[in-house]
Amino acid sequence: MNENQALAAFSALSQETRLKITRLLVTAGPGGMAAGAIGQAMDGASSSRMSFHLNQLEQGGLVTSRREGRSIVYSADYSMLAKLVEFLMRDCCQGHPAVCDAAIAAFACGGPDGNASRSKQA
Amino acid sequence: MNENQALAAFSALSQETRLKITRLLVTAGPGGMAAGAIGQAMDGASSSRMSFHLNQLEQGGLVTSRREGRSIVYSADYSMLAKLVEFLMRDCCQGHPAVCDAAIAAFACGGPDGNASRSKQA
DNA sequence: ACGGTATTTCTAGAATATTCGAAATAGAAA
DNA sequence: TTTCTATTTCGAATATTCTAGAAATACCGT
Repeated sequence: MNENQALAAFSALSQETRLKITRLLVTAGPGGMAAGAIGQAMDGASSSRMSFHLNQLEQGGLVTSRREGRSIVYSADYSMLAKLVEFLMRDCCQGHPAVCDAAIAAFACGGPDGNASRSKQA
Repeated sequence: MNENQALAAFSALSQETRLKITRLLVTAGPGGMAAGAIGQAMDGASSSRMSFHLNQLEQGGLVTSRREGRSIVYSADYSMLAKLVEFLMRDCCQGHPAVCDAAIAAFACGGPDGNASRSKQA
C-alpha cells in the first residue's frame, strides 16, 4: 500500500456514516450486503446518499461491489483493511515499538473479541 | 478511544501534508520538533499553513505541543497512535482474523524495521 | 414490451477544508 | 523598552465534501 492509497483509505474512514458502514460490512462477512439493506441499517438514509458514501469507500479501496440480480452487493475488503493496519504501523508509525508493540499487545491482551480471553480473566 | 476520537484521528491523517508531518514526528522521537523546523521539512510551507495543519493534528489527538523558549515544539503522541491502531483492529474491523491476524503477521514477518528480520533473509 | 424494484448519476446548494498574506501575540536579547 | 524571532490568529478566496431530489439505468417478472 502506497501513500496515496492510504490517504484515500483514511479519508474514507474519516466520516461517521462511512465508518459505520465499514463496521457493518466487516460484520456481515464476505457475502456482503445489498446497498439498500445497508441504507436501511443507516437510519434509512437516502439512496443517493448511500451511493455517494459507498462509492467513497470503494474509491478508498475498503469495499468491493458486485451486481447480484437487481441489487448491488457491497463487501468489506479484508485484505485492504489488513494492509491499512500494516501501513499505519510500518509506514506511518515507522514500526516504532511504542506504537506497534503497544497496539499489538493491547489487542492481544484485550482479546480479538474484546473479551480478555488471553491474559486476563473476568 | 471512542468513535469520535477515531473520526478526528482519521480525518487528521487523511491529508498529505499531515500524514508526512506525522511520520516526521514519529521519527523525531519524544523530543519532537519546533513548528518552524517542521515547516522547513515540508518544502518550506508557510507558517500559517503549518499552524493550521499542526492544529488539526493536535485536535485529532495525534500530536501534542509545548512551548520551549520562543518555539513551540510538537511531538507525536505514541500512545494515541497505538490506540488508533487498536481501534482499527478491534472496533472498526471487529477483531476479524482476516484483518487483524493478517496485519499482525505481515508486520511481524516483514519486520518492524521493514527489513524482513524475522522470517525472511535477503 | 411494460411495470416495478434497486441503484446510480446528475444538478444544485450548503457546509467544511485548505491556502495565503497581513496583523497580532509571546518570548528573548540588546 | 525596543527590536528580533517564532508562531498563531484573522479575513478572504478557492476547492472539496456532503446532502437532497429528480432523472436515468439495469434487471426482473409478467
